[in-house]
Amino acid sequence: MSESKANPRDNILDAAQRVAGKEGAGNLTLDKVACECGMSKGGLLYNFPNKDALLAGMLDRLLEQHKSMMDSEEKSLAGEPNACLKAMLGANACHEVADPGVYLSLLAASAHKPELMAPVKETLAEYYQRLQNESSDPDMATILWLAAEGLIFHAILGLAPYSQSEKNRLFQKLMQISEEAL
Amino acid sequence: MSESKANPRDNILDAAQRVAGKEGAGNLTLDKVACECGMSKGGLLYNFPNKDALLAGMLDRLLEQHKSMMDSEEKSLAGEPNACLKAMLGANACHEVADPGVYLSLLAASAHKPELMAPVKETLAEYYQRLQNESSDPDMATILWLAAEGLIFHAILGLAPYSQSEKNRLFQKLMQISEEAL
DNA sequence: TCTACTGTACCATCCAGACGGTAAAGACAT
DNA sequence: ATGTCTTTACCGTCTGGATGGTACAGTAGA
Repeated sequence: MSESKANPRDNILDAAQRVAGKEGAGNLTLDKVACECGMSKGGLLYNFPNKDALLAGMLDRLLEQHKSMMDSEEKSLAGEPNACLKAMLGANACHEVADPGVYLSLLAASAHKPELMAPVKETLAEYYQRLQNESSDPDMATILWLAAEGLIFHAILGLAPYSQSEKNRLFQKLMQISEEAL
Repeated sequence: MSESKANPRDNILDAAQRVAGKEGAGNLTLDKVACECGMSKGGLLYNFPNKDALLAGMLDRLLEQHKSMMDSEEKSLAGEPNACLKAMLGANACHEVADPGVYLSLLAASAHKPELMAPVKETLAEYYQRLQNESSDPDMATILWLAAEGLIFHAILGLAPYSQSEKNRLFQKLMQISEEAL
């Protein structure tokens, strides 16, 4: 009972991500999610009482994963200058490489009910504030962070005109500048 | 007969943008658009034969406006170095300021049917290519462009943790760097 | 047996799109 | 100028299908 069967919540969340990727973020339906994770609709609704809860759950997990990734990045950067910026860039890069679909929840939630995005907005505000307070050159730090965000959003919307390897190079370049130019 | 009554297509497109803003990009329905522009559903479908056509029309107008804005920016920048990058930044900034809702069509189309985004993707690819060919430091130019894109996407999703004036300052900063650092 | 969960059947609502109708503005022939 | 025909632009209704959500009966393990 240790292999391949995580807790049902995560199974469902994974399935929802897959559906969002395949059908388009706005066409995520309960039926499709239930089908995708080999569960009945009733079972799905037992775990998430309604669609809003499912979307909120997706966002919540995304935020949590992102946060823990940032924390570990930051720990390994110890007291380096601009550790905060570097950790944020690193978290964005890693997360995106691990599974490009994780960020689809942003699109799905925002399409369905923009209010659900409130926690995301809060988190972003925290990050931004830290960037302002802990960077030697806040404006430049903001710009580098925004560039990383741009990379992510291009990926979410399937608009990226550059290859995966070019994207990785750009992420590295961002890291590099955040050491050199600040 | 000269005032306030533009052609019906543009009226509808404007109404669709408003609806996307109010109800969320994924909740744009033909009924709501028809109601918003004071027209019946039948009338709407006379102008746009189906929903896909409406979304495509929104994207098309966005792309056209953006292109013409870039052209005029570029003309006024004559042969300056990195004119391409500066024009792109300028077009993004101006367009966003003029009406933050214009870009909502990206979200709406992408939620409803990602395939509709193909023309957007093409346009982006052209821009990116030009940036590579016509910039003295392509990587840096790309990063500045991505930062501008990040600003836009934050705005679309209502996630921006900075004020309008801070955003304007950031746009100016981008312009400035594109003169100095390249 | 109790708890935790599954699966089915069903309902009310919403929505895209089809369709038939209509009013007004020409076009054309007489 | 008059009557007929056509086109343009739009309206309002209807329908089939999808969708979110509920109710409930069933089941496996503790």
